[in-house]
Amino acid sequence: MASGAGGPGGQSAGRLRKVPLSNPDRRREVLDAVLTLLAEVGYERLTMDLVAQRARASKATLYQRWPSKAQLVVDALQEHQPVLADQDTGCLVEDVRGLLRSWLAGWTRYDRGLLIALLEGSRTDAELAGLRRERLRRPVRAAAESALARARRRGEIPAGVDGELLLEMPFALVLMHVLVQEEEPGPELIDRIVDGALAPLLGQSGGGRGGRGADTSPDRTRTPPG
Amino acid sequence: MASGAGGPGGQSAGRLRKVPLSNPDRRREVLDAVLTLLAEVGYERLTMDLVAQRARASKATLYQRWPSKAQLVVDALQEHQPVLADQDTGCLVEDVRGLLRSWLAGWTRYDRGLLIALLEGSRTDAELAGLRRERLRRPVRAAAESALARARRRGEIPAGVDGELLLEMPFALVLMHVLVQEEEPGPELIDRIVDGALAPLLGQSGGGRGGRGADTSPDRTRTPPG
Amino acid sequence: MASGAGGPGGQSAGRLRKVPLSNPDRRREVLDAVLTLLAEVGYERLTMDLVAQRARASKATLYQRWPSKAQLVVDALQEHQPVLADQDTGCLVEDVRGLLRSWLAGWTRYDRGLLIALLEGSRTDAELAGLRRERLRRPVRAAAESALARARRRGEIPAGVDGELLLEMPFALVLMHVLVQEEEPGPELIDRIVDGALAPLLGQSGGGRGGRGADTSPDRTRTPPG
Amino acid sequence: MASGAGGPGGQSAGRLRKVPLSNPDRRREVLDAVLTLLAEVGYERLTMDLVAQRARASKATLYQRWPSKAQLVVDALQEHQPVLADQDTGCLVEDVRGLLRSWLAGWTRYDRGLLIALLEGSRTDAELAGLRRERLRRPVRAAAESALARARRRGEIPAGVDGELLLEMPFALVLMHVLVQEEEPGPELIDRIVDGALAPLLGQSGGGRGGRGADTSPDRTRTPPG
DNA sequence: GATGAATGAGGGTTCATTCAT
DNA sequence: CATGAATGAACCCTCATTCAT
Repeated sequence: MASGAGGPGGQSAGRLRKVPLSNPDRRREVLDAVLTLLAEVGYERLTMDLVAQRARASKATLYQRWPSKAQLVVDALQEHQPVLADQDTGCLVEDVRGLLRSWLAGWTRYDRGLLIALLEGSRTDAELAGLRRERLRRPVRAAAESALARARRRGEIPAGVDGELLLEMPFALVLMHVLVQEEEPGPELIDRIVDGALAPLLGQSGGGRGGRGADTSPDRTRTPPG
Repeated sequence: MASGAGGPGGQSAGRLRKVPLSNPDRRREVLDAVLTLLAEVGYERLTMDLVAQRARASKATLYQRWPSKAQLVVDALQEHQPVLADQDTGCLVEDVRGLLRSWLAGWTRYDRGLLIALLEGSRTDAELAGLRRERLRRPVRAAAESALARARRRGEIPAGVDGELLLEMPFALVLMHVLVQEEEPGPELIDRIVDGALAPLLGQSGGGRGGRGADTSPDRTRTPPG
Repeated sequence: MASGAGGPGGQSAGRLRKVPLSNPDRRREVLDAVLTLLAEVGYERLTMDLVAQRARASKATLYQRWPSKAQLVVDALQEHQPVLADQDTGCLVEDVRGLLRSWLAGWTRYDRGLLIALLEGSRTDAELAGLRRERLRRPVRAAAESALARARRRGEIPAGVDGELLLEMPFALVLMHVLVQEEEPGPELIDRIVDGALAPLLGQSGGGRGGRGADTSPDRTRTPPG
Repeated sequence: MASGAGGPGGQSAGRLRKVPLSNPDRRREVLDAVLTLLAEVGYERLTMDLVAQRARASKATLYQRWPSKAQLVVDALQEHQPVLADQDTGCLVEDVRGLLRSWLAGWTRYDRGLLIALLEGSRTDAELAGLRRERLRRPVRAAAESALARARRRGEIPAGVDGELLLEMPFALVLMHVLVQEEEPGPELIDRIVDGALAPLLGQSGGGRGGRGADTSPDRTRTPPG
């Protein structure tokens, strides 16, 4: 995924065939280099020289395809949209667990850095700002618009509970753990959130595993949707 | 509140007297300029020239007090730690409402920018990284270590609820609204979170803003597990 | 007149047929694009990309016909030589008026720019330098070598008058007005020069516009020398 | 006047004392470098690197004093304004001869290049365009507003002669010779113009020296104003 | 102790020119 | 033959940092 010697050709000694940027694979290669660098050094410290070097292209070549650094970054991030798989499991708790799992499944080791880069770049570039809202809201929106609707139809949302916040909560917790604690988000975190916070909110004691000091019910046999 | 462009201090005519940086007020003035700029343009785009200009000092003077830009920023952020007022109201819901309120009370119009600046600068500067963890965890830690302990003593945490997540949740939601939606966090958001998510989690239906211990509506349809 | 942005040639729908550069019309089209751009932006700021775009050709194609930017420009300018119509009207004043008129007749709205481009490019390219001398001297030379000769034969040049300067003068004045004052040279300027400066020099009071051999007013107060 | 080793310090080996740009001599040194380069390569090809090298300064230093290349050039040209010494000799012909002489006295070997640079740069920079009009019109204006006025009072301008063109003519001829013929303008050219074109226009046969084929009067004892 | 000034090392972007198809 | 694509070398401008006063 990263660049380095892992590019096409295999041999690190030099690229014999110049693959044009019109080639989709080559294009993806460049955008991958951008993403890697974005994650590593952020938006401001990402230089075109760096990209050119990683992608084994010349700066002028990059500028032939993208009009500016900002556009290049926007393009790279746009091709890296997370996908949420929304499945109806008949139960909101499991629906959300599935959403979170599919969200984090596409999560690579550099997504934390990308998140910060996106926040950082949004300040300078209006298009990135739009992308940020789009990208970071999408998971919640997607969840709210279908999973939440189904849950409401089933009468799963207790009175007095703010449905929107209910759905935002798991994503917010993941985000915070990732941004603040530098945690790699994994399935345990998801289960902690789903069982230890979401399920109880819905009035299900749901066999949470994480409740510190709270005893957990033994039957934690959550059958995952997959 | 910060320095800004206008002459701070009271005499509008402009201070010609060169106040040395050893003077604590002068020092604070400089650090305030740094904070304002951090919030406005972020870490990377904060230049020493900008700071010097805002603080009406020369760059060389700044370098006499601080060895580098990174250290200057670290110093500035260190003096801007949020304060959480933890009061025992006898009820976790209200304890948390108080915590959030006191947290946001110290929140200035530029804290959103500072948050991003902190995330951004953490990447380059190890000291900032430490600061970030410290600053962003502190609210939760403070809450967890005292309010949560009290709640546990009172038996307020239902079985199956992850106490730590319980306390993290409100902060995570605020953070997400602020970072992603560019929302100005206000008391309504706090009440929504406390009443619409925290209280129900504790088995209390949220009784509207400020309603301490409002009794729960009967149709809470708590479907038991299994 | 030149190519411009609109589809030249008549079919507005756009020419899809690739006309080779060996075709004289296509060649002229390219050179016209060069002239237009030269006039608009000058020599240094004329880029091959710009030419290619205006001429709807690719840069590589241009380089197949012309070895360098300099040569392309030289070629373009060489095809744009001004034509002077020298007619014997029997009187130097009117001969010169005719010369100037024919000179300015071929003057397009972009000749001022071309003039500067020529001066500018001469510095870099030796061939352009030669072209400049050629192009800018030609009007005067042409005038001097025929009209002046005729005038001498007729005895129109008064003693003490430098014949060469006499002929240069109108052109120099036009040039200066164009280059310095950014004036669009028109017939009024010509008449002013011819009647207000040239005719008196020849001992004829200028008889107004076009007045061929208008008789001189009696109070010409020609103070004789000494 | 040029740069190279002729700068301060004499020794080419290196500048031991860094003279600040606030020093007027150092400043003039830089501006002289700019003028020399402008004359040599023109406006577009003048690079800040080149200036820095010639002036033995760093680019950043230049940018501390001047906000842009355009401003630097404007500044350099503004300090190079020609001076016209207008003296009342009691006779327009000699007044003009004096004006031209004083004009060309300040003329250095690189003024021709500067002229072109000014024309060239005017296209890009609005301030330079203003400077151009100012600089190139000033000689004529100065002459017209005082020498011409005096001449009119004395009744030296024959009827039918356009006074403005009369005064423009010598300057236009010099300009043309300089720009087109790459001639170094000297006193002979001035005398040719004054005696062979200006004087006759005023109805004085004026002992011209240049009239080709026209015999010159022997008493060419023009007493110069000095 | 405060400052005006200087600067090496980039940073984004462009250009004339060359390949490969 | 025409062209899409690639690129080394600049070019204008900026920044963190260091001197000399």
